Amino acid sequence: MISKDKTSRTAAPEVRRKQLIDATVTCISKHGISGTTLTAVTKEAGLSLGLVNFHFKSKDALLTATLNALAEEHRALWMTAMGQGGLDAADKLAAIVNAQFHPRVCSRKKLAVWFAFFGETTHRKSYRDSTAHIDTERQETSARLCREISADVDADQIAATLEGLFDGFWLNMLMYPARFRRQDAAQAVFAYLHAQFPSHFADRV
Amino acid sequence: MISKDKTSRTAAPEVRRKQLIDATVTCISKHGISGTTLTAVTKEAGLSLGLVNFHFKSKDALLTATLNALAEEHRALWMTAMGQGGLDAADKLAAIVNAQFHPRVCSRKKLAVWFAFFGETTHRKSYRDSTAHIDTERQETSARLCREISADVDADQIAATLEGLFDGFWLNMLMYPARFRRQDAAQAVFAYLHAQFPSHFADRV
Amino acid sequence: MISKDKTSRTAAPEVRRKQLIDATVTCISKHGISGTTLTAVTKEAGLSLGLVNFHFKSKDALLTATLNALAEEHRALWMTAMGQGGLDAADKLAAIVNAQFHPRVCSRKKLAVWFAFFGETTHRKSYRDSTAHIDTERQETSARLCREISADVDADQIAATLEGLFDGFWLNMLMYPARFRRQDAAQAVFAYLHAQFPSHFADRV
Amino acid sequence: MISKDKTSRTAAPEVRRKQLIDATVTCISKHGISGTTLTAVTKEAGLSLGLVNFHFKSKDALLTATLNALAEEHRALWMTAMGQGGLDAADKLAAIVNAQFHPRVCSRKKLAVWFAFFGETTHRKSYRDSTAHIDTERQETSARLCREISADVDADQIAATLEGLFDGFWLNMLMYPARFRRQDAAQAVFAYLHAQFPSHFADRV
DNA sequence: CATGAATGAGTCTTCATTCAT
DNA sequence: AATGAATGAAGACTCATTCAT
Repeated sequence: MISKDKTSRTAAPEVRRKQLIDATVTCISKHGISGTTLTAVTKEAGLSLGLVNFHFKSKDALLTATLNALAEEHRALWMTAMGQGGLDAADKLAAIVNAQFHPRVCSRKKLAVWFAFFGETTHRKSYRDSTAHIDTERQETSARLCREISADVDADQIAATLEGLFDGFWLNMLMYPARFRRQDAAQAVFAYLHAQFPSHFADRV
Repeated sequence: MISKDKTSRTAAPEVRRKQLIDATVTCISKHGISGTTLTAVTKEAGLSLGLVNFHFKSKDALLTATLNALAEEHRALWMTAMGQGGLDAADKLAAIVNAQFHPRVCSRKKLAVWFAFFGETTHRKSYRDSTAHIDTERQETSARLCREISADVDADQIAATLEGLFDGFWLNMLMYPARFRRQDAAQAVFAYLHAQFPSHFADRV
Repeated sequence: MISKDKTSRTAAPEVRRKQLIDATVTCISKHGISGTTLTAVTKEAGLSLGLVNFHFKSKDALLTATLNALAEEHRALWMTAMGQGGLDAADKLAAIVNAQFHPRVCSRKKLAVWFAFFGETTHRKSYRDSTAHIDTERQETSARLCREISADVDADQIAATLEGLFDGFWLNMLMYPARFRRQDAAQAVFAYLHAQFPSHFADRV
Repeated sequence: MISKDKTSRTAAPEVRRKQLIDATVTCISKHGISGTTLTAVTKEAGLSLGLVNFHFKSKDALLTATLNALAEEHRALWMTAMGQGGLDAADKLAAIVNAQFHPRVCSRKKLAVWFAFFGETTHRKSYRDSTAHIDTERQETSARLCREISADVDADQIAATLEGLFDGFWLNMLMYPARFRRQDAAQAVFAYLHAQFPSHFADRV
């Protein structure tokens, strides 16, 4: 896409950084991480090649910033939804589930980028750092909510299982979109939760 | 005496192909797909650079062959386990679950390779072809077994959920091995199955 | 004023392209087409290796551009000479002959390059495209001029024979420079023309 | 019992050499010299790769042998035709001309190979050696025959012009077969000779 | 003699990074 | 801040040559 303020030759650093990160997301979703060249990113952003190394220290820094932006966007989504007033624990847990499958986070484009990064995670520890604490925070929050809902469950196992379902459905939605759709995935998660908490989540199944 | 062992200058094509595929698995697990250079693979295998393009048409062919080998190894594992005599439907479903978390398939090394390929799947349709029919076959088998166990369940949803759990636990085992261990993952899956089929899987939880 | 001379780090694209084409001509004349590596070309040009694929899409594009440059240089030579004012048909035909053996076009260096390309022409149709229409144009022009000089000749055969003489003398000048010199070749061609048009070309024999 | 036919695992060296040279001619005509790999040659010949370096010292030796075979075939053709009894000087000269455009020597396939070698001649002196003395011999023979036919001509210029016509028509026949055909080329050469020797070659024009 | 797997130097091409303008 | 030409290291791939069988 072409820069919206094409008239200004200079722009605020934050604006440029966001432009570049958005272009990076698009490029990764189309061509993968190794296929994402700085030339391609800057062309996508409608900017000049040299800008990348001006606003980011290196290509690696751009990729890390992109992953961080993605992770933060996701975190903000469920944190905000959970922070609404008047929600009980089950509602809050449901908010986390729904955020997981929210179109803004769970589009094919975004999923492609997520798994592109996951594929590099093993040998790029820095990528893991971007997601680890956010994942941990969400898992612990889920476990706490489970405990609030009912004291008679293995909250840790449920929270871990939720994490598994989130990522597993994401992957299957990415690879087999015809068989795995957002609605079905969310419904399957609520079916699981309803089985664990028979007096909750009935209306969401 | 002249032997045909690995010290011989020439070897059967199948032997060399396996050597190269094994080295590729090791390289991908260590450095990712883009970091897996032919130089690195051949060095890992103790062979010369030119040999790859002799036994495989291209680097891409090597990668595809590697993914196929991985997929076939996995398929053979659960097919064999399921094919044992005297198993009822629940036993067979359990065999699939256990195969999913079997050390040979579910080592950190193998998981790293799986997700390296998944990360490229979006823009390399050929990779998806290698796994799609195997995944479908497993999911349909699971659904059939669920129907055999009980007619009163949403077998398709359970099978889909199982697929989600398999992949999701795999990813979390890869990224957070301290929090997600093979035993726990299998147990969590059986807990899920026990909730769906209360008169089965009790002893596996 | 901004100087675009060779000492500047960056130069106008056309300047660089010409530099690279000139270096290519030199390399081909010295080492043939298959011996003309990009490393050799860029070293000859005093530029860095990567620059070729920046200014040309590929090595093949560089070679095609080189052939086109050669063909165009040749065409411009006889077109210009023929376009001088006050020339009759025989003078114009003589201009074509003289251009064919002009030092700028007919040096050993250039001839070596021409025949290097001719040697590849059979299996590289694109090379033929570069020369075909120029050759045709020259042959048809010659035929037309022959008809203007005299109506009593087989103008097409003469034009075809001229083409044969041009190329044949070129090849022999390249291979046996001691026996075939520019002056002798031109003179032999004029002797042929004088035999066909007895009342013309007498002073050039 | 050891037989010499193609089914035998071993064959006389001369047979193998000829097989390889023929295959080389075919490969060069199809793919040029740089595209003629030993793998391609041996596949074309239906032989194994290792044989080349057994029967020829190197690829270069194979190419030189191929050029020599071509040159010798050509030489034998006009020498034989010229050696027929009862021929006068003009007949002998005509025999040289006809040999030059004989289908066995002047096929598109052979022409492609000739010019492939000519293209490399500049920087591979060894190739020139293969043709130089044969070309010289033919040119001197032509000159001698011209002198026998008539004392009133510039025999050296005519012989040189003939050489030019031979090579020039060859090249144009290779590049523009539609415009330059064997019959027309031979006829044009005889037209030239008839112009030089008005009382000869009239019936060949 | 014959085979074809193995070797590794050489080539084209890509691309992150630099830097003069 | 911004530009984009220039650089050169690194990687995939080719292929003449070798050599164990």
